[in-house]
Amino acid sequence: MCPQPPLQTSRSLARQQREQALLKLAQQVLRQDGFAGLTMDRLTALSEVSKGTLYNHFSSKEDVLTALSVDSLERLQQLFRLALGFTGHSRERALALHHAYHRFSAAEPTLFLCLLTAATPGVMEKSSPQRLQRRQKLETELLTMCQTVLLDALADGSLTLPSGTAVEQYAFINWAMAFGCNALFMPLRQLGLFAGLEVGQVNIHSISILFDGMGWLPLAADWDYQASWQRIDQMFSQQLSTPMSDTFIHPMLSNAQEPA
Amino acid sequence: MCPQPPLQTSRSLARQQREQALLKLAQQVLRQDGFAGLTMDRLTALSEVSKGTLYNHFSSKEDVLTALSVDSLERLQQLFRLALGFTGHSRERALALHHAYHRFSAAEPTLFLCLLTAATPGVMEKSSPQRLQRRQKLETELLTMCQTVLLDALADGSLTLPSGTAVEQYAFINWAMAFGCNALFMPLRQLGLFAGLEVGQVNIHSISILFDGMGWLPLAADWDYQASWQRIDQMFSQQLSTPMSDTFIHPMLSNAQEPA
DNA sequence: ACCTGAACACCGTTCAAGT
DNA sequence: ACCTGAACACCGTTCAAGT
Repeated sequence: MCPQPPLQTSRSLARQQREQALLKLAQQVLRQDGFAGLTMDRLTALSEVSKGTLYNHFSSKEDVLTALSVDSLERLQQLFRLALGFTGHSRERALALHHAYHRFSAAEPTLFLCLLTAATPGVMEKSSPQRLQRRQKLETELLTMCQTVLLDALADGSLTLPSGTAVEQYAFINWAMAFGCNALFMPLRQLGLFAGLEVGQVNIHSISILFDGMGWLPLAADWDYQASWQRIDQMFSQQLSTPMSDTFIHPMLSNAQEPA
Repeated sequence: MCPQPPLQTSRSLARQQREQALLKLAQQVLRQDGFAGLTMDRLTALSEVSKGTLYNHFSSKEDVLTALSVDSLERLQQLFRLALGFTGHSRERALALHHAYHRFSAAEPTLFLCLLTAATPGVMEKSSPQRLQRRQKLETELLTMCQTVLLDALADGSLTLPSGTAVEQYAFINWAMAFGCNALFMPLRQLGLFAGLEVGQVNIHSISILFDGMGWLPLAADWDYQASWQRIDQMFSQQLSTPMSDTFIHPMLSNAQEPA
């Protein structure tokens, strides 16, 4: 009756679910015992698979970290999709993208640290090429999403490119700023620096400066972006309190399942 | 005749020199075999000390990486000193600071990657508290140097703080931007992204945007900062071609040695 | 007081045997 | 075709013995 529920697919689905379960466990270990506490022994002990199977999923310990960073990027992408759906002018939508980035780094500090760690040469050197490729693809897609908003802004005239500047460049600068602010804040805090500063505020402020510097209209002086930020925050809170996490965890379910 | 050349000092000097030699070797290994290729075995094999002595200097393998990051910060500090000596208005001096940061990341990619790696939780967790403290102190000093220029700008009126903003915040944003741009560029390049972009140009551009966004006078439209960048570059090239590297490598020599 | 390197322990990775 | 876990190998860390 079911139109041949393809065995291969359901098998690979199971495989994917197991991999997700393993990554969940890895996160748990990272949270409990820190990054130094993550060992393949501990991971197998907590899981229900043997070491061999673990290595069937991940080519090395570092590959686990890269896999977690891929997961992070996928979640970021989900948030970016929501951000792009925000109703407002182009600069507000760009603000929404930054909000998504910040929200993720605040809600998932461990995963965000995976993003930082996976950008490290020692980890990249020992990760599987396939996983690195997957990450590259995702990162490209995210940057493309950033460029979408920039192109919109160019189209509606709220932003003008100085001659000799590529859109790519603006996307990179935004990405770098977001990464720098969110990535540096945690370690510097840990070192005891910037005790007086609040992440969210610094973030909003730095984005305002960046966009104003790009000449992105309306400028901060002519618009209440603090209010926009709050509206964006509410939008996210609403959207995330409801279903969506389902579609996130098993993006393939829609193919696999059939209405009864 | 010599006013008691203190034995303790000369001993600790020798110790310091040996530590520098070990760090030089570690760099060599990192360059040749990558970060995954750095092992304590390999380091002792290349050096003339035993493992025990190596561990007498560094509490762990990760401590070696943190030590390299401390070294990096010390060199950055040297460059920052030069930058602050640049003759020009406050925004140009701030540009000089960014130039120093960029110059370092370009001239010493391996050391810069150490800076990135040492900010990683896995490394911090296994580094000695003393070394982490040393790093924190240096990082504070560097940020203070950034704040110096900001305060100058506030004093001469070329920069105005919006109410409710701390100078610290501006210093952090600058630091984050510089870190983000320089740190992300290398890994993203390695992943094959941004093949068309040139680091130096992106850097200058991002700094212009940042300073313009802060409203730091004169704005980019009213001043040729490309020319300033080149003048700064020349200044660095001149200063660095001459002595100074001596005083850098052995900052204590001036105390220890006596004219014959 | 400091150095040595053999010994130890932990942990990442593999692979022959099993289902 | 996939799973298992004992075995292996590498490498980080220690410490008893030496100077």
